[in-house]
Amino acid sequence: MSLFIYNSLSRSKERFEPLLPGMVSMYVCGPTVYGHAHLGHAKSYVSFDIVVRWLRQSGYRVKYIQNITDVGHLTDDADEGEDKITKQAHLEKTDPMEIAQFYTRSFYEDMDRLGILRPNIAPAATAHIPEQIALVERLIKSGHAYESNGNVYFSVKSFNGYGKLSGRTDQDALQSGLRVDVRSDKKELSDFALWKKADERHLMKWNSPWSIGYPGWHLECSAMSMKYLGESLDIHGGGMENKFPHHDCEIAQSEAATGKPYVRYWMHNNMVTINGIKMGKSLKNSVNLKDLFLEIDPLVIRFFILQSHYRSQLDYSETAIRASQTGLEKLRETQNRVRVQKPGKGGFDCTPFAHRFAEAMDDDFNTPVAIAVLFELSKAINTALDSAEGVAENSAKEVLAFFESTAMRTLGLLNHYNSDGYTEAKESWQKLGKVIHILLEMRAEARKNKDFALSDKIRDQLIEAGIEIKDTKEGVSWSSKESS
RNA sequence: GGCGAAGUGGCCGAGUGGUCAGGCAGAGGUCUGCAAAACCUUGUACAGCGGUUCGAAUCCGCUCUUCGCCUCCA
Repeated sequence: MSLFIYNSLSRSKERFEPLLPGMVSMYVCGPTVYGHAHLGHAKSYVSFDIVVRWLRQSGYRVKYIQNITDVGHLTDDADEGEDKITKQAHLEKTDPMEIAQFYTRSFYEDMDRLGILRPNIAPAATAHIPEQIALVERLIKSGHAYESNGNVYFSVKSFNGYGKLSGRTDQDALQSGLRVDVRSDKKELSDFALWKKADERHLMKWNSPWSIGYPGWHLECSAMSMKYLGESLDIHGGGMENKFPHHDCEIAQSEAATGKPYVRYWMHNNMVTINGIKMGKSLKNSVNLKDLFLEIDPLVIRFFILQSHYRSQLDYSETAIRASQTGLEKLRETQNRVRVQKPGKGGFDCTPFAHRFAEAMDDDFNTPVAIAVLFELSKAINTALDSAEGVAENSAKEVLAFFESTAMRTLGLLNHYNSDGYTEAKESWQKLGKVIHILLEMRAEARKNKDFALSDKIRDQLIEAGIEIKDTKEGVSWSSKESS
């Protein structure tokens, strides 16, 4: 069995083979930190978290880079427009660095709650200005870029194949009907900025050979990905809306500089929509994660996202999220039930399920199908537990191991402790378990005496405390309800 | 206008030629002191019209509709 990844560049599924055996270099476009993260960020970073997790589960050593864009990109690519981070700094009456730091922390808070593993390196654009300048110099030297009035532009005509990712290869057609703005310093309209001269009011600016200014908005990803991963990377991911111009520009400037293929597998996740319309900050329809977490368990959101494919649009609605909540509940119940089961005699074979799970993940990370396999296993093991023979201890352990490797390690569901926090959490969990056990024994006693008033009171008050109990064939099971 | 996706049962959402996706919701049943859970049973789905084929949700053509990108965006 081998992994197939849909490569946006070739528009087809390709067998995945990293450049170096056993090692995967991976770069994903990170957020611009000028506001709290929304559901769209969640979809993107959950999607690539799955990629990283599955590659690691498959035995690869993955070096995962995700940048933080903390230099304000302009609101457009022309010579005018505002720097978004500076704009936010004005709004909040502080300076850009504080904005960037504040929203970076906010971003990781939210991503942590979604069970997203932190990248190995999270380089900030402002910390890599020298690398960006060096790349620009390299491009000027090789004739792919030109300086003009303190600005530096990439000459699109100098690079054969510009637009090959998005399919926008005919630059003359793109420009037809447009006239080169006489005030622009560009030679061609489709040329894009590598370095911009800053005006007086600009707060974030650096020295360079051309002017006191700031880097163009495509430059950081090329500079930082190549610094940490080399001139050819295995996987580059990002949102679909970044295919053009961002990723096409990245390809052009990187390949023009190195003469080597920049990225071997391009991956793009699709958008979150609300009522069929793309969610976006500028559209004012974005669902803030911090607000959503007040109502919904973050792992339910993760589950909701994974129930559709990363290349499909995901339409957000209250009812859809609630359906996911109930569904995830069901898987949790099953796992719990297997945990507390009374050993029986029947066997249970996980291997067909494990095969199908791996098959789904190997098929371009088809998480909806992988989750369907979990539900099918859930049904099968429940049926086995309901049967007269029950399930033998060994088999139950296998099922739990299966859940651990699939639902927990690969999909990051059913538990949101990271590896550091896990042991500690486990200990307090065990303590809680002992306390609940005492209460459950008291309740069992009451039930034996047909004192249902008392037994129901214990059950009701436990629910109020966030502990739900169920009388199953195997005895009483309990589970912690998320504070949703 | 150019480039690119997509239209699946009440809702969400997989599926690329022939056997079942899966979840949620609904209906009936089993179990249970009650509750919850679980299990069983239950659905004439594939935008429309043509075509290819022994056979199409799946391939081809046309039509309609929706969405993304072409300014920043996960």
